[in-house]
Amino acid sequence: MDEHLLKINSIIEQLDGETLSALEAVSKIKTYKKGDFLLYQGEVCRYSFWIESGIARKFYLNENKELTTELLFENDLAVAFSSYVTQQPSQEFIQAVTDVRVSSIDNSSFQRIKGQFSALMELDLLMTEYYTMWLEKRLFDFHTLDASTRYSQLLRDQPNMIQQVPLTYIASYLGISLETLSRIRAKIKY
Amino acid sequence: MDEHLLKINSIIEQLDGETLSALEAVSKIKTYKKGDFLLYQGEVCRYSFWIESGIARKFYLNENKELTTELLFENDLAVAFSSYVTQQPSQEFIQAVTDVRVSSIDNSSFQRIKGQFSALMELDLLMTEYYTMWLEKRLFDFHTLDASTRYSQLLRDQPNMIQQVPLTYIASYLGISLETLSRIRAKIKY
DNA sequence: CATGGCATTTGACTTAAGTCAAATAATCAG
DNA sequence: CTGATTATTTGACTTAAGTCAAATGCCATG
Repeated sequence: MDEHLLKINSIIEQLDGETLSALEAVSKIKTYKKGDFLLYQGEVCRYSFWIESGIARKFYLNENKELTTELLFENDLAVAFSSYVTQQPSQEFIQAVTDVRVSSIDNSSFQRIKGQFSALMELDLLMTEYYTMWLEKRLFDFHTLDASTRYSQLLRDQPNMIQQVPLTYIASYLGISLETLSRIRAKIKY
Repeated sequence: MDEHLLKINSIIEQLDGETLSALEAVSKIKTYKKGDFLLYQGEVCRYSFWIESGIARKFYLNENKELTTELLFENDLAVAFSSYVTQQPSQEFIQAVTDVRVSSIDNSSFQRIKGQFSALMELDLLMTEYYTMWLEKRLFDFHTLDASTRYSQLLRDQPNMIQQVPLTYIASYLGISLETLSRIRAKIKY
């Protein structure tokens, strides 16, 4: 899976000048303050947001509770996937966890240049594949690991995340209540 | 999401003769008997299996329990996604639930012709997108719905599935124990 | 048409995690 | 600094679903 990231990077590095300038032409830098929304539920996700700096999260509401589906850092791509692909209203919100700086690309523009520059089509596929494998792993983990193990793994794999993101978001990202997370942490702390 | 299927179909219908014959050249019909394995855990998923007839399932083992991740019917595509994409050993098995007839395409051949016929690249992307949206929905359902509601939805959306597939598989597909499923069914039956 | 082998159901009990409420701890604006 | 707001922890209790064991139903075949 990490090799997949290398593959993506190598394609990006090998993009020819023409493709790059086409990309730049449709990209726009935007900034958001902590707490701002990049996308609201019910809105169509017309942009993909490439995070230049800061942290963002995707979440949805279920019975007045927020469920964080993804936490995004520098060089991650923030999109409400289904909405972006179908151009139907999004179930998910995208919100800035810290101040955030993104490079955003409008969907229709990207569709257009994707047809002209085949490297972009390939890139789109590779990035979608990466997200899909990430989703598969997430589903797998929810089925096979208990709350405590999921937390330990996160601690091991993304130790930075726990420091930079409030526990409420971590808890809902792990699919557990804040209280349960707190208890897990109490046990694990030596 | 259903419109996405239409899009996929329309692309397939519009494939030009050259592309089609390239596809046919790399496709091979295979048949499996009920219970046979199309793919074993630990094996690399070198083929994608387009189901012509019959039912297949994907599952993995966790603590000696099978967890069914997907049930596949006519015109579905059976692949152990992560393994297929990375060409690394698969966590998942693919097994024939009934006698099955598939059209299989070898990964490396497909990669090759994908580079030559851009419609295939697009098709690959669209089908991956479809699977990704399906996965997102599955994850969403696991988080927001209890076992009973998940079953009712399945009953509503794929009533045929319940008739044609043993309850053990249905239960593990729903992420619940066989006993729980049985109790849910006892309640729902009027 | 009996019988052994699956598939499904039922019962009794356990458990991981949730909920609601309250207590601390940390942070931040004035 | 200091009070207020927000974040985290702790406690007591509930609950959905799991587990283990046993009973029943359902065929398929010899």
